[in-house]
Amino acid sequence: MLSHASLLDRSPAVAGGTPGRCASCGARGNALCASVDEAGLTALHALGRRRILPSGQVFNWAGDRNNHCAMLVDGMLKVTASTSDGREQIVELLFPGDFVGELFEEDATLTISALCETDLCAYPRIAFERTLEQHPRMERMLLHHALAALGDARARMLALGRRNARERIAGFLLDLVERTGRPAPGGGVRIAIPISRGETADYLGLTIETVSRQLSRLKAQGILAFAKGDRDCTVLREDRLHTILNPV
Amino acid sequence: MLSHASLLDRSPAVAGGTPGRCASCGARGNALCASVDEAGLTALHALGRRRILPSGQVFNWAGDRNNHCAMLVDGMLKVTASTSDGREQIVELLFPGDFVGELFEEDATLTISALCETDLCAYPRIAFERTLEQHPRMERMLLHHALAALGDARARMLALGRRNARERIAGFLLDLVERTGRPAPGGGVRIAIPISRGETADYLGLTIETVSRQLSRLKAQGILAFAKGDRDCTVLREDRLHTILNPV
DNA sequence: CGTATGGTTGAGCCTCCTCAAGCGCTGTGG
DNA sequence: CCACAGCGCTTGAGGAGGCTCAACCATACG
Repeated sequence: MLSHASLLDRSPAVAGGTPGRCASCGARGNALCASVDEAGLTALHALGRRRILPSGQVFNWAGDRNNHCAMLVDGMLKVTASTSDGREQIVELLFPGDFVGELFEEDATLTISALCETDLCAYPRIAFERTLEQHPRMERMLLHHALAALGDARARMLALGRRNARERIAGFLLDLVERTGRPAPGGGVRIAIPISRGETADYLGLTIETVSRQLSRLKAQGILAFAKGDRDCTVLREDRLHTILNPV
Repeated sequence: MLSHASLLDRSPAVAGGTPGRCASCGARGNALCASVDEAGLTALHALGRRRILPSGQVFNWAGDRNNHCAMLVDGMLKVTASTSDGREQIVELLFPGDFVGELFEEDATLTISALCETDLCAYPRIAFERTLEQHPRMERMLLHHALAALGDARARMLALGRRNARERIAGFLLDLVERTGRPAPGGGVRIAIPISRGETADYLGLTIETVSRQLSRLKAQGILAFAKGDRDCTVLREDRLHTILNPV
């Protein structure tokens, strides 16, 4: 699953061509890097270090100095905000090709950690920002990324502020269908819930128990099918998920 | 309060100097425009139309074509997301100097409306985006703006997903103190809640009644003082608001 | 085999929502 | 000038949705 980059690939950039590590990078196609010209890619390559983060390990703690950012090559990260007494809210989920980190901030306000073994291309934050200044096309891509993330965050604010548990679960499942759904053999759509019940709860602003109960209820109603405790499931009635999410 | 710009200021840009309308613009100091060079400002000026939005009027409806964006010169806007059955969530409040609109989107997903008489400098969206491409410094400013908005949105997601009513109110009041607080004559900090109870509820993901009750409770506890139904109030015990927001 | 982890399910409770009534202010029309 | 409607806000009573606490099950792992 993970690509076979060494932990510290320092192969020198090849002048005039796509640098070796980048050429073989799994994220080359859909990442920020995709629309960067050769010069920009070479500059990035000189800065970047390939790094593998074991499952559960954190990339950066809220409150620590914000020294690094990265491109996510393979795996998954969660970005969490916390209250002082330890309540957690997953503020974003990161997938291959996504930008990782908080730019232009001295100290990190969010904790970023790996949901599974995760492969990323890490840069010193300051140097990355300087490179950005010299490559307007990269800056433009990042602007697009930031605006997309902002749109996402706003949709989630609506869910967290105004939707009940059932609607949040329906919306979450529909997001998964849209992002990773594949037709199931016997009809319906197969999806894999990429995170645990607890993480789903932290993502949707609910508790583990409520998430579990709502999923069970969807199963009892024949809308969703899954083996007990399983993250692989198939959506049998996508239409009914839509009517749950959009009532009246 | 509002500046006296005509509804349609089409005075031609002055080559080599700050265009007349911009020079006298109240937002010139802290807006996107502030860090744009002469050439960029001239380009923007050629595009912009000064426009006054009466209180309550909408700048753009969710679902409509997304033809315009703007710089907020004076007044206040709210940006709302809605469910299909009419529940509303205020997703952002906009103040003078803020950028208004959704870039790079064919159709608007959010409704933007005026909370009071509001003065803005509106641009055709596509033309604005093209101008952006030619002025990397503007693009950089917008990136900063977008990242700041994203940071805000994430803090609000934590509040909406994980904080109770009392904590949300405390956080809201502390935000106002930080943004607009002025020392009160008899001690404490004077603030003006800039929106109605109903809008506060839509902003915090609560109901009008809960907002009202929580404010009354803070008053009864001597933390906050205000006349019945009044939006002007003084925070008597800022420290206690902090301990409400950050328990344990 | 015992423990740990993740998930499900149940019982009871609490916070916040819903519904309703009432207050004070403003603006309007008779 | 007063009556009245409308709006924003407050306050109360009751109910429901989701949280808390707890028990239990299945699987993985040492």
